[in-house]
Amino acid sequence: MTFKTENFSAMDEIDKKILMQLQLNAKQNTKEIADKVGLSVSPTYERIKKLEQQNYIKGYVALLNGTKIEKSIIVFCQISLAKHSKELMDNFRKEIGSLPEVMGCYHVSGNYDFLLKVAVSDMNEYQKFAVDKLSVIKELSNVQSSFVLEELKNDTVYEL
Amino acid sequence: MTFKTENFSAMDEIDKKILMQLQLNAKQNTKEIADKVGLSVSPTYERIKKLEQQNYIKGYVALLNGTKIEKSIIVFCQISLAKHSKELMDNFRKEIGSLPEVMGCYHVSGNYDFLLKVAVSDMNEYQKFAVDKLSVIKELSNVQSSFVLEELKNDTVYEL
DNA sequence: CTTGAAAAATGTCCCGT
DNA sequence: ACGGGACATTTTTCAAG
Repeated sequence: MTFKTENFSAMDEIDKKILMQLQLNAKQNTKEIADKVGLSVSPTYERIKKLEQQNYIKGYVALLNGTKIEKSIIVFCQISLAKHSKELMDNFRKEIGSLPEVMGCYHVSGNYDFLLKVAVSDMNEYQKFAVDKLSVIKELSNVQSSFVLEELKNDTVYEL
Repeated sequence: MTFKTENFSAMDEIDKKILMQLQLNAKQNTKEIADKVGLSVSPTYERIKKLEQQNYIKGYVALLNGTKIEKSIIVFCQISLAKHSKELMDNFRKEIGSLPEVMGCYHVSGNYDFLLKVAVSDMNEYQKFAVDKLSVIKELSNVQSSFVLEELKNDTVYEL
């Protein structure tokens, strides 16, 4: 009888380099990535497939220019709930998930409960969002909005 | 003499559908996208190239799983500056740009000046970030941290 | 716009080391 | 695991309706 081989294979430095390259530019072909990490095409290809299967990669997407597509207004909303029951949380989760204006939603510790990142095309749209979509959510006790004057950084790249 | 033809070609509904598909999954081939937007491959291909050239698309990237790569701690930092001179702002901009932990930085209106989204692997790393990297920035008058308990939504997809 | 074709580039997989 | 090479798919360009 032998011991089972561990199926748990941790990322090594080469995997990290591959992921970094894919984070920076997913349109690179396997050869380009292979050259940058110092391997040939085959092992690079296999590693990428493995990283995908192991769910290191959520997906491959195109990032759009907010300015070009008329989503120049970004607002952060600090939201406080009146109650904190599980049903309320689940309901809030569901409501937020269905709002396309909401690009980020975080349950946070501190002086308020949720932080929302909202992207809209103009003030009129924001007003409609705040009045018709946000404020209709039950048990919402307080909303404080901060308008973004300038986006200095908006990165999808994690340090590895 | 004739009037010049406008080189300004606005996006139509098909372009929006294409961009939406690319936002959702950039790994789709042209045929798949063509089917979804109701065109054949050739014009779909041409439209994508045109949208890229016209800078509608910032880039194509792989999105990683924060949990799988040991970046489970997300913190939002509300930062107030003591002064608001142009030099100070420019310096702050530069400093922030060089910090890989900072995934988002927004100059905002309201009770504080900047909102930072920071991703780190553990509390020790956060402490090092806060003490060695953030607090050393001159003229920083106040930092208030909100730790993310749960990420309900983190989307790169703009509504179109 | 559509269809279809063709060449070039890439992705994908098998095999020998 | 890696590297090379063969094969499949896709990208990219083009012509004709």
